[in-house]
Amino acid sequence: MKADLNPHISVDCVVFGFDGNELNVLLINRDPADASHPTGKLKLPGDLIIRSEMLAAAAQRILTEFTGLHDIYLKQFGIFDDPQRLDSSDDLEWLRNRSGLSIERVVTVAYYSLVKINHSIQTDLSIAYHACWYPCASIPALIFDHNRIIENGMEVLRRELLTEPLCFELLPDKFAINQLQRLYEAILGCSLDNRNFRKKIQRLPYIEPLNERQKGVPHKPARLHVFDNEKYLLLKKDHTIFIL
Amino acid sequence: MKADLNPHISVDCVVFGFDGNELNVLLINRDPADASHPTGKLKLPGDLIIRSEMLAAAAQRILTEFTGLHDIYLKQFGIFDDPQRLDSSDDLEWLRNRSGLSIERVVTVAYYSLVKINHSIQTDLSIAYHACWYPCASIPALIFDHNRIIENGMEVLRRELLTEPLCFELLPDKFAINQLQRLYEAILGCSLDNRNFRKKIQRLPYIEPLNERQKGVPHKPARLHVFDNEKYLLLKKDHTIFIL
DNA sequence: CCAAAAGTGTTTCGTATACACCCATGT
DNA sequence: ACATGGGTGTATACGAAACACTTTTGG
Repeated sequence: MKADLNPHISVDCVVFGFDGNELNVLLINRDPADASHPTGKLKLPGDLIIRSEMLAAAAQRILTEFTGLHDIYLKQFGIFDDPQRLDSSDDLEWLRNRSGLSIERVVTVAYYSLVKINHSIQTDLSIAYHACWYPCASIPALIFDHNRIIENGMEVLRRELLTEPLCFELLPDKFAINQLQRLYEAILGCSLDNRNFRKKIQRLPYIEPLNERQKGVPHKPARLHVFDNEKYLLLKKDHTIFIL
Repeated sequence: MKADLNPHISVDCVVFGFDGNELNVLLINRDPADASHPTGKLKLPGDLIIRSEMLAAAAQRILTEFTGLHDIYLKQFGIFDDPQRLDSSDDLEWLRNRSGLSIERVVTVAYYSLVKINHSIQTDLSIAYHACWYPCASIPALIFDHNRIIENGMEVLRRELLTEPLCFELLPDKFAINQLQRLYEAILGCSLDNRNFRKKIQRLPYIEPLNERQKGVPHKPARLHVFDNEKYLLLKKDHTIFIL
């Protein structure tokens, strides 16, 4: 129960992470482990904003609380404003109790964020609320309209992935081209031709090959590459569409 | 001063219209003509939302009040949430007086909308507030952060125009290909090759040529076309990118 | 030597671009 | 007849797509 919350506006974060195989979303328990409600109710990380806080700052705050990370990629992608969105079930009661405020209508601003899954660390809150990664393909039922928020976030991510270099936020700094391809395939839900994919990627001037290879793999180690954001920004005037 | 406003959230509309030559935005006076403030202060059409109103409904309401039109194309494109966005000048005082509410922080949700400029009609409010079209290239200084909102809206429009058939919202139902081209040129700020443009458009299965021509022009009348939204939606799975 | 994934070239086809003149109409 | 914008075709270049085998490493 924080000081000075604004009880009319909240922020919810759809945190995406890629485990090398499929896309995942970070979910937390509605109630901390030791609370009197040991129900399995799940939700997105999110909160009411503080009275004079910027929305993006609120989203960063929440993300840091649950992943330990700073400077996460964040994008506002929607507003969920149905006056009835909180009405069903006992979740509204829960919110009133938790915040200690008289909640009437809460408009929530949704952000998606992209994190390198193995950079995230455990925090007090991530432990207390059992923060866990769930594959996008099998998200359980969540409170309020959080399932719809995730659906919507995935659509936007799929669209924006085609025109912006978002994928590098999800991969390790040094990545193999085939990892990148698997990421695209996971998000777009289709399979791509490996030879054509490599050609396209290697043509991009802002992807730099390193003289360095994977270590400790039980087969031929792949060459590693880095994304050079400086070079990317220089070319950006040309509406560089990225991959199809 | 309306009943039951929510003093924390407002909606502002960037209404675009195309006059056949350049892109325009609808602006209104801050104060009605007969008010005690006959200053020339200008703003976007916008308002605080009603307590249990959907944001899109608020935007429609505002647009109908100022253009007489229903069923306008509307798209939410941003949120302006700086806690200081209202602080400068006397505009905050004005807002407090006008609404009769104790305003602290207002987060505004921005919509852009696209209208056929000559369909819009005069209404009580459009007259009282001197609603007028201003060319995007020469927008005067507006109150609050409304200039930034317009800038931002134009960027989003430019981007989305390339992947969605928005242009037909700005043109008459029956249009000539060259009108369409002038619209693209106006919004993208570049000139396009007429022959290639025609080919591209005529290849699109959802643009139907009519056996009908312009009337009353002092030169060869152009063939008219219509946009078939049904057909467009059927093809949409294919991520149909539109024009470059 | 075997398993597993990395890496490599060529052909074909469609679409993008560049470019200049004649046509139909109203006055 | 003339002024105004409407309408047309071709050649070239580039990028997208389809497609199968060899290489390198660790175990």
